[in-house]
Amino acid sequence: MIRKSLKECPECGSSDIFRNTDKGETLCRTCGLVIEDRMVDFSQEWRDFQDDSGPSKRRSGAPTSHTQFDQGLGTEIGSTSDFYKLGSDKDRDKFFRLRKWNIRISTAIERNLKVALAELKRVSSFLKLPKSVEEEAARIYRLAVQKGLVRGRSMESVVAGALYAACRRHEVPRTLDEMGEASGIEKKEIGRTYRFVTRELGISIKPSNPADYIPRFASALKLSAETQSRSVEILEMAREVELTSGRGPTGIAAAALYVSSLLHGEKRTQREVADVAGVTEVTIRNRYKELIKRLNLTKQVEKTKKK
DNA sequence: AAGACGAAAGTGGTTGA
DNA sequence: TCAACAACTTTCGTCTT
Repeated sequence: MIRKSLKECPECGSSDIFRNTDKGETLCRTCGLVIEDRMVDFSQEWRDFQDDSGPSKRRSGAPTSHTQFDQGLGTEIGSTSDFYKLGSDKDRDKFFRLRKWNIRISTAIERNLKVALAELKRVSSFLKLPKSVEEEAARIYRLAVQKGLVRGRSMESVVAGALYAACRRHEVPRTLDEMGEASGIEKKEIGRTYRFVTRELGISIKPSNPADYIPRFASALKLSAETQSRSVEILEMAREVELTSGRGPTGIAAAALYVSSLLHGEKRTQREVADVAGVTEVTIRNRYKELIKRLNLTKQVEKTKKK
C-alpha cells in the first residue's frame, strides 16, 4: 500500500490539505473536497523475486477492485477436504469452530455484496457510466453495508443512491429520473437514500454544476456545437448575476439550452427541452424569464423570432 | 391545433424556533 | 417537533402563431 501524497487540492488549488489517518481520509480544508478517502494504490506491483531466471515483471496479482465482492482478495478457512489432513481432535475442533465463524460473519455481508454489486454493474452499464464511477459507487456501497445503513432499506435503492453520489462526485451527473429509470426505484426513494447515505458516511459533495448537464442534454436534442457552447456561456453569465444559486441545476441548464436554441435558430419546444432535462415546462419558463430579463437578452430573442 | 404563458394549488425538503 | 418557507410540479384556462 502506497500513500498518495498530494500537495494541492485538484478542485480549488489550495495547499491546505489535511490528512486524517484515523479515518483514512485526505481532504481539502478550503473547499471540503474529500480527495482520497481510501489511501490505497490500485496500480500493480511489478516486483519479481526471482533473480534472473524466468520472465521478469511477473505480476503479484490483479489490482484490487471494489467491484469484486471481496475486492479480489478472498479469505476462506478451508474446505472439508482439508479436514482429513488435520491430526488431533483438538485441531479438528478448532478447525470447525473457526470455519463456522468465518462463514457466519462473512456470508451475511458478502452475499449481500455479491448481489448488490451485480445490480450495480447492471445499472452502471445501462447508464453507460465510466469505470471510475462504478468503482466509486461500489466503494460507497461497501461502506454503507459495513455501517449497517442498508437495514430498513432495499438493497437496490442503496445501490442507486451510491451510484448517484458517485456520479456527482465525478462530475458526470445523471438526473434522479435517469437513475430511477435504470434502477427501477422511485426517484424520491433514491434521493432519500442518497441523502441519508452521504450524510451518514460524511461524504461531501459539492452542488452540481448546471454546465455538466449541457453536453448530454444538447446531444439528446441534436443541437449544434455552437448552440451548446453558447448555452454554457449563458450559464456562466447567469452565475455571475447569481441566478444559479438555490435553483435546481437541471432547470437552469434546460433554460440556458432553450434560450440558446432560440438564438441560433434551432428552436426546440419547451416541452422537448423539458423532457430531456427531466423538469417541467413551467420551470423552464420561469428560469427562461429570469435569464432573458437579467441578462438583457430580450431584444436579441425578439429579433430572432421575427426572422 | 400546437405551443407558449401564467395562475393556483399541491408536494417534499430545509430551516429555525 | 412543528410551522414557515422556497423550489418545483401538476393542472388548467387563455392567448398566440
